[in-house]
Amino acid sequence: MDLVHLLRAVTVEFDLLGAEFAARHGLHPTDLRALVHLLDAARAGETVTPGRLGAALRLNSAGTTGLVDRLERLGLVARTRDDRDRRRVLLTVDEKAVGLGWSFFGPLIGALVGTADDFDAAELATVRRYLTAALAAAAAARESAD
Amino acid sequence: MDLVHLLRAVTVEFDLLGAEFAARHGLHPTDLRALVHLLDAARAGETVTPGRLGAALRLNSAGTTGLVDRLERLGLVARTRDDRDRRRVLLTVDEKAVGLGWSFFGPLIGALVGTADDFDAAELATVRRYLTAALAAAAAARESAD
DNA sequence: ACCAATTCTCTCGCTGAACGAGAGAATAAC
DNA sequence: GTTATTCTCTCGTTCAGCGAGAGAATTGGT
Repeated sequence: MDLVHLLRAVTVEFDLLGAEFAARHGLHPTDLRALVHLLDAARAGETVTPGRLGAALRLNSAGTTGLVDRLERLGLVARTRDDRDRRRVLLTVDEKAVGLGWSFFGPLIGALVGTADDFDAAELATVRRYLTAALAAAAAARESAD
Repeated sequence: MDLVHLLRAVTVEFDLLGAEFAARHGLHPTDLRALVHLLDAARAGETVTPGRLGAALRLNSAGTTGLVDRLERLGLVARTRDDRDRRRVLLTVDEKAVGLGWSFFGPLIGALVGTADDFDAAELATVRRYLTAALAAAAAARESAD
């Protein structure tokens, strides 16, 4: 149960890290979350439209347009019409965005990989199992609270 | 290293949970973070001033005043002059705020305690050790990035 | 004692992210 | 071919947070 507070402390620390990174690169917390989402989708080979992005970030359509405008102005994403359904706009991430993502996660990954040396494979598996369960628990708490 | 993504997924889920909780109670993400900070401080027996709160949340003095105004209007905190240093204002949390905090963490704790049953004491200790290390790693990444 | 420097909090004016409502364009359904 | 649906974007508005600085209280130097 103090694991809850520990988890929360970790989320707070991650948030602060993200917020400072965002501020240093002239973007907002929302922009960074959008970037992460876009990179995740790109890695999974999925195409992202403004609509999907806005839904993932719980944004209004107007707010989504503004967000994409900002990202486009920064040269991080590009809008292209979908030829199969020409109502849609597809968002493609630029190389610049990938680099920016790595410069954010790089130091964090480096620091975390260093700590992982102190754990053997079985222990890491335990941690993974716990985090997976915690993820499901948080999602469940979100479901039941509506 | 995929633990990084897992951790990030957990933080995202926690954030979404917090954001939805906040929206449902008519407060902003910042307000919730402030509430959590105030409750933590109260539990630790520390006194909080607007200045400290603003620093913890990376807020401007003007923004902090606005934040405290909102919380006060909602009846969650009260301002009282410090008699020992009368430049200061002390923030005290109302019972209402404690209840609100519990109604936020309650379901989450419940869901997480349920998952903890699948782990023995040694495994939980491992998880705790890992999260503590991750917390330190994130803090270190934040340090080195400035 | 007094004047300056420091430490808090708050006010004022402003920028900009996000909202609600709705328009515009393309596709799907009948 | 007409209507309904599904996307995206525009317009006007609201409000959190910023920068600058004013207003009180305290501390320190002389």
